[in-house]
Amino acid sequence: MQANQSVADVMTFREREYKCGIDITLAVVGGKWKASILWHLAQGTMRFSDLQRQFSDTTRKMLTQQLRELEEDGLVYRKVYAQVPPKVEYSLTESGRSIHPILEQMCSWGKQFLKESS
Amino acid sequence: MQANQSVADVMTFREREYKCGIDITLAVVGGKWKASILWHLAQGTMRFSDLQRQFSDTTRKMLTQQLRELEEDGLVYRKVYAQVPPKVEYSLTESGRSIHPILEQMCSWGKQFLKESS
DNA sequence: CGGCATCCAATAAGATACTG
DNA sequence: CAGTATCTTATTGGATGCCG
Repeated sequence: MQANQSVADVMTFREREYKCGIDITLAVVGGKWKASILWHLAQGTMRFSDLQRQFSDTTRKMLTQQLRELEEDGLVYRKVYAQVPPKVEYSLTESGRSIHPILEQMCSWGKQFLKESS
Repeated sequence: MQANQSVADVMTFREREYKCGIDITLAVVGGKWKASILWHLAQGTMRFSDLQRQFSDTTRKMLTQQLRELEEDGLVYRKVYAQVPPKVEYSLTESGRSIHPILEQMCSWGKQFLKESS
């Protein structure tokens, strides 16, 4: 891999510039809850209220916000049922599923790291 | 307080609690420059000034700060030469090297993601 | 039920200047 | 050369309340 000298291949994503794919990945899943959301959604489609239960220590607002961004970035699919009371289901898109291997590794690395550093 | 099933294995790192290894990993490499620093250091030992050149768009302060945290977390080794002018070399520890595969995947996922989402 | 708007608190990051 | 100190700004996260 070539140690690219700075400005050569700058990438633009969401109106910001990134010099490396790593930073893009972090921009997508680096939010406080995003990685965990993707992790949980890997189990299958969930309603908003399901997610709320899983993430009982966050607020509706935060969950909504993070889900919106994940949706905008195309990792999560949001299906709204036109009914009262509302029903909204979230699921992973192809892109959302494609990051799962990385999350898996991050999960085990984190645990291992913690074990060794104590 | 409802004991959700997940409360069982809460992990503590740097006085914060994490429910998942993913979040620990993000706590370690999620800083704005940390992942990139680790990525560059994988090329070999570097002096502070080398890193400054690589990260010409950040400040000394930020670089120092991020390096300090990486050092505290045991990912980076800092060797100070007792001389004037000062000479400080940074290199990856075993732990720092162990995260490389993840960074690699993050790098290629990020690029791929960008390609597909445009 | 699911979500938005507003306001506020906590961090993270950056500018700038000084130092051994 | 490789920092530190201080101050300011930007970005995130959170509390709370209203709405269709």
